[in-house]
Amino acid sequence: MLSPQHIFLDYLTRNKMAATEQRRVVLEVFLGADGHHSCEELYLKVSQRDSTISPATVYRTLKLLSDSGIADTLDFGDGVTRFESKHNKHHHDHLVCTKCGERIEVVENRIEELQETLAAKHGFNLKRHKMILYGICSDCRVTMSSN
Amino acid sequence: MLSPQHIFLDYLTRNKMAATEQRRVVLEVFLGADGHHSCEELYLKVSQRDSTISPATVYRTLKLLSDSGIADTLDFGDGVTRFESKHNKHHHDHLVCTKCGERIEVVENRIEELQETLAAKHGFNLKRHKMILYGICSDCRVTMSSN
DNA sequence: GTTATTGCAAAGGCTTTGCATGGGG
DNA sequence: CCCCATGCAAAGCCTTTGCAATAAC
Repeated sequence: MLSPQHIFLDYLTRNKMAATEQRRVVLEVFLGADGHHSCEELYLKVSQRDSTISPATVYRTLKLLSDSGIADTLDFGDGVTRFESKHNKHHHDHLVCTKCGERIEVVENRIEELQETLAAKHGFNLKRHKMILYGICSDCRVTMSSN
Repeated sequence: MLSPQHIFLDYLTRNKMAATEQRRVVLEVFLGADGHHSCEELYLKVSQRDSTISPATVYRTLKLLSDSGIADTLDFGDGVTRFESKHNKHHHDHLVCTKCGERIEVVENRIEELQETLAAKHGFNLKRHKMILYGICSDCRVTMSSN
């Protein structure tokens, strides 16, 4: 499998775009940051490495990462777009505690299979999906009942 | 099962809120509009019935509908929040064609069960979930291959 | 009458964009 | 050298909020 760096360079070349230092920094920061980060969070990390890079460039580059298939965008419904690497790890869905905000990555192969089947039943060729489960984690259930 | 109107009135009373004409109109328009509508779309429909009702009131009331459990909020990732009735119809997920935008409502009970099990396995008490499947519909596959 | 609600317009928060300058191919 | 990319700041977009006027209870 090709490295994200390679994929990104390829993408830039194919689209007659320049491999600038800024884009390299954003990519490296993005790959180094595990989890799901907002544009702003990533901008802050980028700033630490090169404070001259502007928020606009980070936004623009993250869009490129998404377009080139390196990043996935996530929406947890709090008004910010989050970005997550598709190359460091395999696909997973999310389990979110609506009380404390804890997020767990989950996978259930039987669900994935059923999704495929379900889409096919409607004539769809499934490309991807987003599944977020919202609930209350065990810690929060304890806290709530003790109040 | 109680009617949405009843539930809403109850909710208002319990929270010492007033049952105003504006809130009634927004609720009726919301219930009458099938599918998933944005605040703005609903505001336009509300305007037709009473042009003096402001967008702010529609936004505020839709939030109340969501809080009171009558409405579900949806995010298809296009920057607008959509609202959908939970009372006219039962739960369903969405299958979206990324080519033409067609949206189909789907349910797969085995997936629902597995979601429940999956959440429980992580100690979560599942409250709700969002699942969106993205793919290409059969019509679009035909169109694409003929180009 | 008292308190919540409304309409208006302004502010907010995140994201995008126009433009002149600077760097890549 | 030409063109794309950048930084900056301003604009956009959806949504929320402060406030004085108004309506509900």
